[in-house]
Amino acid sequence: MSTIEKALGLLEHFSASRPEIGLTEFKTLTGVDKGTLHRHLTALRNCGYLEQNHATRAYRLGPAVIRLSAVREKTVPLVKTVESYINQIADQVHELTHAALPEKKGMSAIYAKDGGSHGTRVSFDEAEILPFHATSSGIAMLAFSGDAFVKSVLSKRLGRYTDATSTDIDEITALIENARTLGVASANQTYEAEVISFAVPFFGHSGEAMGTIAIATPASRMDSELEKTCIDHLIAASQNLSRDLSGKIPPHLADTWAKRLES
Amino acid sequence: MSTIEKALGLLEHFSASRPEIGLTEFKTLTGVDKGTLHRHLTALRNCGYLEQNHATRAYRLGPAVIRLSAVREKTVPLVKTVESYINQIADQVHELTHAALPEKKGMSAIYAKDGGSHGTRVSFDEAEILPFHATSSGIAMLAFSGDAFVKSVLSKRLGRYTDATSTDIDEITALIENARTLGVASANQTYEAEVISFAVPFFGHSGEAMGTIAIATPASRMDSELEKTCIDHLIAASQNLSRDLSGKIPPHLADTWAKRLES
DNA sequence: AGAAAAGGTTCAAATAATGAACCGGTATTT
DNA sequence: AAATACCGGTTCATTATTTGAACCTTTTCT
Repeated sequence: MSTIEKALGLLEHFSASRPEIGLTEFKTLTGVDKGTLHRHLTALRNCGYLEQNHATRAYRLGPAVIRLSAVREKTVPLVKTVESYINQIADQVHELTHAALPEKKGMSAIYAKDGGSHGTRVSFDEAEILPFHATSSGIAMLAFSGDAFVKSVLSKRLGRYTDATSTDIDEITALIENARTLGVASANQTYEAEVISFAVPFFGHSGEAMGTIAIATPASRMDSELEKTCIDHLIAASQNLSRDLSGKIPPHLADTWAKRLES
Repeated sequence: MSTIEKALGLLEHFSASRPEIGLTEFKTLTGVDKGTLHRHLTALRNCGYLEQNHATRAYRLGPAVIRLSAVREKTVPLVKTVESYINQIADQVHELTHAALPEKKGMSAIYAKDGGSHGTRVSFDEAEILPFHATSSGIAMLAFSGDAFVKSVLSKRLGRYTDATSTDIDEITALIENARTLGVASANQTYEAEVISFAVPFFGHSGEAMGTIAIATPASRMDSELEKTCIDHLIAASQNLSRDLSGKIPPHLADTWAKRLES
């Protein structure tokens, strides 16, 4: 693996719940030698991707990332495009709705709207990473990604978040197959207790899934009627979104979805 | 220079006006060998910092940057803090107002509001870089940064944007000295014709300038009264903003500003 | 004051980065 | 239609950077 990838991999460890990381903490997180870590962190800091808390010397994300995401959004206004569809769903279904993109370790929400309150711009609940194997977004993504990607995800350590989390590769593979067949992924309290969610992929130009949109509800509120409402809205939104992104929905999935919407 | 810094330096070349860059174009921009470039670009792509236009094979910024800036803003809500002050000024002065942070090649606006219309979130006019030596933001930043930084900026090629742009190091040094003495930087059509602007630094915990806030007006509208209004608003906003960021305004500057506001 | 832990530095050994030359596809010119 | 130019991408021996165990310094805790 190149030095560049190793260094950029360090940035993945930052999240809303872990906004600052010290040198030694990095060592325990990554297992990399302190000397190497220090050189990488210093390089990232020199470029503005990190900055240091003067008091604790811990590292946090730096100002350079602000500009990059602004340029990215000007180049490919994905967040803006996604926003309107998520808002529509949340307003009609009155449940937490979000869109997410794949990163190395899981799905990263780019926009979310609560069923009742205001939308939260860029970043889901906590700018947190949603693990692939334990969330509907993750399973939906894997179901419509290349085999190589699925394999690399499943070869990593699979954490257990609730009693219902599957950590067995065969079980997860079955979930993925199921989502591929149904055209929608579901997660029944596999990441957070008392939360049920549904997710579908959306597609970009490449024909592979670009990201997912999902609805999460309290388990107590879910019934077959709400389930159908959620899934219908997700499918319709993905069809529109994929069109806006000049994406190609795989033919067999397009068929599956069309049949679901008819019934 | 480390490989990491070389690779991340490539990302600096992207902007709203140059959103996609091909391999050969990168070669002419940077002078780096094609083989090396290709390896660096591929590494950045593998990490999600770049993605490729399938049709042209040109590179553009990737989805990974979206999450980073979300986490950064959750960690240090700088944009959010800056927003309210910029909005206040723009609403009261009715002129284009913005805040910017330093990057390697110039100031990068993080929020701007037109005197009349809506605010534009993250990114100024064009998510563009404002050169240090030719803008009021740049001069204000240099006037309150360390000597090493100023030296490194002035040792690079200094572009000429209008007839009024200073490209001579001594002239620019004089501008910087002047801004340091007055506590405010001004630029009279040195970057864009018919535009006059004023800028002041704001301060973070470190005691060095963290960024700048600035007002730009059409040259035709500027008179001594508007000038005083602009500068007073900028100084007051920077005092408040620096306080919110638990920043330290250098004592001599605090004095200079206090005197200006009295008169 | 002493111990422990954290951040940071050093330098020989190991490894990855480099770049000139090369390959293959596509668009343009003759 | 053949020749040419251009572009993205690849190869591999040479070269330079990265690596990590040990060491040093500063801060924090007892």
